Amino acid sequence: MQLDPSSTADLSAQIATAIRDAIISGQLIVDQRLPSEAELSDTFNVSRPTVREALKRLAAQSLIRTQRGATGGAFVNRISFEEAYSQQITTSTLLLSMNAVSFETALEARYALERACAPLAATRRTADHLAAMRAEIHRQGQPGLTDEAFCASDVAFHRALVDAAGNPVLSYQLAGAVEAMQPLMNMITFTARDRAQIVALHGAIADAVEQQDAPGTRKGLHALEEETRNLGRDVLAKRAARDKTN
Amino acid sequence: MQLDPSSTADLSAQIATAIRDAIISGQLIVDQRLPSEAELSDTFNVSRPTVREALKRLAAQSLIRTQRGATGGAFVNRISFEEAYSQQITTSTLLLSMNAVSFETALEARYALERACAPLAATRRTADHLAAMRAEIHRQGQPGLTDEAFCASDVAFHRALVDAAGNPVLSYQLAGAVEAMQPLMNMITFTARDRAQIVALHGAIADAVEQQDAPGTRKGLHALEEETRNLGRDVLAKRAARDKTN
DNA sequence: TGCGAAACTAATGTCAGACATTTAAGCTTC
DNA sequence: GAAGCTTAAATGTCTGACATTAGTTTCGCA
Repeated sequence: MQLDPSSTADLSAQIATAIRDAIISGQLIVDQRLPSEAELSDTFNVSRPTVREALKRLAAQSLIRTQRGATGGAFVNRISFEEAYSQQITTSTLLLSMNAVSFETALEARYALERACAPLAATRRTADHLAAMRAEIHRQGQPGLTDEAFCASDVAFHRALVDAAGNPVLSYQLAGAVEAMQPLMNMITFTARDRAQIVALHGAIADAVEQQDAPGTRKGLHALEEETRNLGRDVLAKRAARDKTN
Repeated sequence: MQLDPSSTADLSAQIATAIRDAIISGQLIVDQRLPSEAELSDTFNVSRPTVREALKRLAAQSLIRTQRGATGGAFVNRISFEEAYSQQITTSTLLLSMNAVSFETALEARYALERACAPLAATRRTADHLAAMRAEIHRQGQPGLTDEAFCASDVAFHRALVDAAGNPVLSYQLAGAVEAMQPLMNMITFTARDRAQIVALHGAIADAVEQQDAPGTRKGLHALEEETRNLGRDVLAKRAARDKTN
């Protein structure tokens, strides 16, 4: 591991890159201990604070973890799916909000991906997945639920559907698409009629999954996408009209 | 922004979380300047190195950028799709390699997602996308190409297909699934016959996309998935046999 | 001899203060 | 008015120290 002396970037960034490359290339393997901060500062000819900044960068990406104490140090971290999920959700959410991605674009992406899970979900769903979906449907039908709670339950329903596909890679990739929609969905005010319609569509999807009916699941998702798109369109139209009068 | 005194976590981690929350919640908006390091260390009652470690954590996630000089400082960064792509690819690649995800699982996820793009790609593809796909197909047919270069070109072909869907959110989500497969694909040795078959399938897919034939595109991807799965299975079987004799 | 407590040690976590470097803005001079 | 100089404010880096944590070893006592 060595640095490029011609680079103008921060030393801590260069060091972080060097170590990251070593991890990616397999020179450093999972659970292996990195040299101590003092040793690293010797190796790279920089001070300990600089090394520490580099290590914090890597820790922020869950590439390493640190332990204090006599046998402590920095260790290459095995990135778990759980950690990767939450990182992905944060990034996706910010990506959408900061780049003013339209409701339509996000919706299209989300349902395109979700329909990709449909055949697998219909084939592999277990009783647990079905129970989770039914539980969320039940919750969504309860009166007095806030719009935010309704959206959160909607997300939980869809996550259960995705997880039913039984492919952790798929679940990981979709976590971002599904969860990042939530802030956009939260802009919508759901009437009782809207909710009833969505609950009915969720029910139809759950039925199709239970019967291992892949085309039916796809159709249900299509219908739900249409319904949601119309809701979003209405909200945007009303907002535009209001902005015009003001 | 305040810290929880009861927390046992690193101060720099707590500070990073506090600032991150402020960004996510919208208290800090894009391009807004954070207080200087000296001011932050006053606010949080910590030293400047500790503040700096916190800022480096945020910088590692592209949440902030820093500028030196008189009007410099840390600014809330607008996460671009480009940055998010590369982060996602790194995370996905490590996730797969560190968790020993099987070739079959990754392959299934990748093609399920890619087929989700097929209808959109067939509808919206531009001349540029078609040209990119054709160029990669041509490259794949050239003799003397290393297996690695062949895989890289394969990835480029699939990225062009995904981008043809014209949905940046979709492209972002799929970047991980497509690129993370490359290390797994690199384990395969492609015979001339294998390559010819793959090139033919790529050609069929490009034709279907050109003719805006969505079902044809899906079928082509299905065939390609089958072909790739068989190749992977062969490699694994041979490897298992070899390991047995040794 | 066995075991518990105390001391030791090596590592990360935090702090204080200093200097180096960069960059923009203001000032000065021609 | 424009070019160059000066200044100021910020980040980048270094040195050295102390605090805290958690294994490890050692010592003393029953």
